Amino acid sequence: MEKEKLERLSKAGWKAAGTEEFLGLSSAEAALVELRLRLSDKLKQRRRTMKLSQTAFAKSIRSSQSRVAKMEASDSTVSIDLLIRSLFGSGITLQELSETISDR
Amino acid sequence: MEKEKLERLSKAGWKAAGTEEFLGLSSAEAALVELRLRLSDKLKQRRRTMKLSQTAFAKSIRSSQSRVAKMEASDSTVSIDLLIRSLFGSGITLQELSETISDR
DNA sequence: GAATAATATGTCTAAACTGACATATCATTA
DNA sequence: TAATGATATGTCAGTTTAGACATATTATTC
Repeated sequence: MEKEKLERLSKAGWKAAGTEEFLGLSSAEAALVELRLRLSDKLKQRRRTMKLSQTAFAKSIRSSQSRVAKMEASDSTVSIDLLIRSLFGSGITLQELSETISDR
Repeated sequence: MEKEKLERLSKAGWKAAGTEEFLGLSSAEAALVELRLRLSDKLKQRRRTMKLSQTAFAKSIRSSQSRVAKMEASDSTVSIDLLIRSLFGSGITLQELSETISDR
């Protein structure tokens, strides 16, 4: 995992409980974190494509600006559930979700 | 969405809050539910391939037999987070997760 | 460079989720 | 059909996550 990504993560409140790999992440944990990053990047990308502010986007998915900011930052208080619900709320399809997860 | 699937869902405690489509599911809600079904099916399939009882599998992912049963049943008290964490815990890759979501 | 908009961060209470346990139902087989 | 193992269901107390709000920081525009 790249340095930039790790900085982003520790900034977002991540400090793994696990035992393996870099920064103490087990491979399962690493996969989870990677997944989160991909989902949050996709969300930010979609919001920007829609040309909405976080506030406007939040309203459209019935959330709040602060939560959207945290989602986009992959904050550790944000669940994968919320990320996915938000993506679906923004109109993404299962197919696109699948591609979001595998792409790279 | 097929009848069988709907029965399975209402049995699992689902009764949508939404406004559109069958059983009152909005398309975003429907996508979420469909996602859950695919994840829980995959989980059950993996456990069976590993030839583990729910109890043994639960132990391996640090959960409980009852929760595993609920995961496999797509129970409404089970989060997507837990499903995905369990899949990663069972050794699935991001690629396989992606395929699980799009397949069908 | 002040004003304004956008985004980030910290914190709260309520709601949702979790593992665990008890117990019920169903399946297998002796 | 009794016994044993597997799975399902209900409940609960502890934990995590949610939206909301306040406020800080950063961008944009005048």
